[in-house]
Amino acid sequence: MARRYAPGVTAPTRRIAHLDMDAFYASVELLRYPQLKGLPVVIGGGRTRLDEALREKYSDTALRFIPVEAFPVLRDYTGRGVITTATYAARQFGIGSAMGMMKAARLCPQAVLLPVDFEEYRKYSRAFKAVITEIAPVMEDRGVDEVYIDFTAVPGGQREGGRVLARLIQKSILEATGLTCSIGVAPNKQLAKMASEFNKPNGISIVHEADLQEKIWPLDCRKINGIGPKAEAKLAAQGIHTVGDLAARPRQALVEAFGKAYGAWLHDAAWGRDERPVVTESEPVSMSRETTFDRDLHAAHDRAELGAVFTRLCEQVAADLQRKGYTGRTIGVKLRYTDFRIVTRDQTLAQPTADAKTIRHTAGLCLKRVDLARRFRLLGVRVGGLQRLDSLGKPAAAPASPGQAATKTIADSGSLF
DNA sequence: TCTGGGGTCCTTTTCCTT
DNA sequence: TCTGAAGGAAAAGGACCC
Repeated sequence: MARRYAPGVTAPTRRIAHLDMDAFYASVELLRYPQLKGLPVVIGGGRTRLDEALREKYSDTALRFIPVEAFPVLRDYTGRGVITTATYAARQFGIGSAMGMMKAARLCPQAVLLPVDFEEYRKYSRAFKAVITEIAPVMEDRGVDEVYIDFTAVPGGQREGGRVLARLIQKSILEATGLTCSIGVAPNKQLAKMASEFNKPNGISIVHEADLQEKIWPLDCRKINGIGPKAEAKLAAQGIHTVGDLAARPRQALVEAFGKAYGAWLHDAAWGRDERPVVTESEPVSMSRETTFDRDLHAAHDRAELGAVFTRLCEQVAADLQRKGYTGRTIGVKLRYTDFRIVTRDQTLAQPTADAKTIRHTAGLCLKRVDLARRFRLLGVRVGGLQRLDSLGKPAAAPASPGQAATKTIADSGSLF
């Protein structure tokens, strides 16, 4: 809705901020283990565990006294898995996110290896988001370490294009958590997201509409949120490398090459046009659990093992649904074969469910429809078409303690189906 | 010795009904 | 009874993101 203002009163300019925590996981770990500062540290590796004895010997408050030599190192890691993130010191060795653990171990065998501790990151995530909403209530969650904030109507949100408010938020987050972040403020989400990358770490970037040509167009297309490796390659094949190249293309040409929706979106993105609002609340669409095996498995040869994994995944999804108060109608499975090809099968039920047995049964039917003659490396179970329990006119889920639902196990028939 | 897990959204295909 | 068009829902796949 366009609002009307009295003559001489200017409408507030739309100011949208994108806030990105700096090296979030690694920074949280360094708060716990300050003795690792400056060392190559790698976080990740599927089944990495900090030695139980270590955690027992040192109380939570004494973790900083664990000697550096006592930490597990990459050299001793076995198995599959990838790096989730690495500290700057580790990156110096050529290690980066999504790299295989074994490759990383060759590059820097002495790097300290820490398990991913989502519980801890979520704790800090809640803390920094609480700080933000105290100051600016219109905030959109974009995962554990990112948010969009609508500065438009916040006191001070217009001063210096948003810089004053951004500074206040940075300072408040640092005081509350000890963590730093980078903030970009722009007329919309797309530009704000790009702006937050300009000045990392602990930086603030202000972008105005008039800066498009100078600050945005020279950038690689890939910097646009929504252009991934596939789109980048296709653009490059047409001689489009920078955002400016993209902006120079007629809208119609992009629509013809990339389809109606994506082509038009590309054109808008290049011209800095993005009207998406900052959404403060949203409902989940699906919940899933998946796991990559230590070795590739075969439906017939590894029947017992697969059956147990399959049952566990169904129980986990059911427990997730129950704990969060959802049911779902569409049950699906996902397989990743040894060649990394992915297949999915799903089936929609007449009635939504959060029951492990029902999920297991329906997922089993889905599994019957895929090629099980070949070995595969990953199995997943998904429930979609979610509905909130309290929106169905049913009593809300009992205040479930996590794990309570998970303890209700399915009698394992020994069969995959 | 490659390549995790949990999501969203979009497009295309398929199937069913009218 | 056959055929085709049209539209919707479900299914499958793929790109992308954190």
